[in-house]
Amino acid sequence: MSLKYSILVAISEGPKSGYDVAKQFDETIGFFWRARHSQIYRELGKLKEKQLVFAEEMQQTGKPNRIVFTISDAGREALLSWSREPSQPQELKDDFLVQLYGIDAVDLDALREHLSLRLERHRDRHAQYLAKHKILGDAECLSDLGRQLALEVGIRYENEWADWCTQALERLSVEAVAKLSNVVPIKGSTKKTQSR
Amino acid sequence: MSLKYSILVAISEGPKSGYDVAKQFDETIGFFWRARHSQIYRELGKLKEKQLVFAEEMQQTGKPNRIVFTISDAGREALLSWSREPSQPQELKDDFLVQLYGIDAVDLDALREHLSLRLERHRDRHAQYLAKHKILGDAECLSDLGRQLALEVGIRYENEWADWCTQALERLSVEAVAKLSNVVPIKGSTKKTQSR
DNA sequence: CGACCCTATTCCACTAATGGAATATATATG
DNA sequence: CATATATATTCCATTAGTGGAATAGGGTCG
Repeated sequence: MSLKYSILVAISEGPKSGYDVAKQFDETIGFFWRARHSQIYRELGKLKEKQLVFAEEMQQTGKPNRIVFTISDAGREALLSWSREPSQPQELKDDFLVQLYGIDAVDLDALREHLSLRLERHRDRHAQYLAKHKILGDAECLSDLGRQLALEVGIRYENEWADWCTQALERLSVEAVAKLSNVVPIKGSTKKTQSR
Repeated sequence: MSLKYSILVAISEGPKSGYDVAKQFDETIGFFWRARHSQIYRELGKLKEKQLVFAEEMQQTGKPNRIVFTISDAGREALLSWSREPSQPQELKDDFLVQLYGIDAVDLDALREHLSLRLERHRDRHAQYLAKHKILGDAECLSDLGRQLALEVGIRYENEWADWCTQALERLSVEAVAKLSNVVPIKGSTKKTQSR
């Protein structure tokens, strides 16, 4: 599991508090590995126990003390060996596709509505990734190149989804589906109507 | 959570044992919602308790008795109302992207190797989806259209990933990276070497 | 005949992730 | 002045998912 290492990556850039890490997750790393702050704090505790990070408490008044974490040599080692083990690509896992698969048992109008919602959302996300990508500009150093490439996955991902949604909306439109149904009997199968 | 409904979708096609459902997950539904057999059996138990399915035990000798599940009216209702609630699109969540993001703290050669591995894998998957898609042919009924559309997400997904891997391999090649590093000082920032 | 896969289910220990309540103050916005 | 937002952390109940052991007879392949 990678939350651990995602957090280490964040801290490897420089000392950070749990709050800082959570913020960074919201802004950047979270594009590739979402986590809630409660998860992050818990994980930081474990990292500290395993001495992959050092913790230093900074006195503050008015707010809880700020605990700043710094990566240790062991932590850097852990990151390296993590990066040497092959990781599993993310599997497709989406209710929506299951609903499409079982389209006969499902509310078709609702499906269409959800398609529109998704289309919007994917367009938004696409714009977000694109904006972040633009900031990086021409990638003069390795670090920028890495981030650029990572963002490009996001851009492609959201773009394909948006494109697919558009297509799906057409092919599942009332008119398109009506045409379909009329042709069905060709196959000659005793088509079960789902009435009951 | 949707394992429950994915299983219901499977059973809505006709009575099935846990074993049958597991098989179907391996072959089709699992493309969109992976689950282990242990999960499926557990979930079936819950579905039975909630009376969304009926269970009927078939006597067998030599093997454990086969328990065949049939969807109930309540089960069909549950599917419908599930399909009316909007579902969350899958978030991008991938170690690999985190590694790219933190590329300075990571083993670059290993990264390249893993890229090649992924490329292969995505090409395999792509071929798999494509094969399934071909079988559906021209989608004469709604049900086929749904499945076709679902598979097309898989096709696009794997295709984009494969394409991206190819690009990334080029842009992270030893030569490409060498050129980068030479240009770095332009920005004039005191570039931290990661030596320690 | 041994190795292995197929059918078929149950059970369990474990890890990971969700999601939100609780606590406490400062500053900004309307 | 009320409300919201930002800072900063802790704790916890719950759900979801992993991964494999255990049981047991059947067929297939070399």
